[in-house]
Amino acid sequence: MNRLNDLFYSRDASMVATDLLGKILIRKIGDTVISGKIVETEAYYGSQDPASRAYKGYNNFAKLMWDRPGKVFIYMVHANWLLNIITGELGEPSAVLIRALEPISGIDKMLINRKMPFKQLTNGPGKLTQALGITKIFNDTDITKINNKISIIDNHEKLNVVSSHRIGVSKDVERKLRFYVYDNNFVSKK
DNA sequence: AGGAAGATCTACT
DNA sequence: GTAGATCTTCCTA
Repeated sequence: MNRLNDLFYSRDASMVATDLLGKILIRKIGDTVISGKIVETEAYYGSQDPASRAYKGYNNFAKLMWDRPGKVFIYMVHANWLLNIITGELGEPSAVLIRALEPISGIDKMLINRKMPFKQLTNGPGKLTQALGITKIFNDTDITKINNKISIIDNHEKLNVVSSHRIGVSKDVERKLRFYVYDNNFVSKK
């Protein structure tokens, strides 16, 4: 149960997206530990990917996409914070969006944060950030570094992974870049 | 300084 | 299944 390192993230985004499924996202707030199993992810690229923030080239807003693998990239869409991890090599834009978690611990706290029923705590990208209290404060931090507030650890588990087209993007690419755990109740959409 | 976009969510029918 | 709310950031003027 070790924290995932740079090597894990320095690979192709769709590979990282696939391998992040089943891993555990941990958030510590004071004495409270909130955690969940990652059950849905999406990969985003650069100039070849019209749905990506990096599509139009380097700019101040999306610059983290070009940063080191393992960096946390957070931004707001429609009043929701979305959590991404930068992947690939330094200077080549790509990232993985964490889209859904299966709650493991800190469920009391998640219920307070979300004011929603159990099944709707973390079954979407904007929901899980709210449940875990993740906001822009983590933007540009490094998730591979020792940091008692947010981390992703390994969890050796065999999973049935399926793929589909990405959700909610206005222009998707031909390739299927969304990955999720088959038959998991916390996946945002079938 | 203002407008529009955006990888969403919720409530409603 | 769809409409309306949401809010931060960037871009243009």
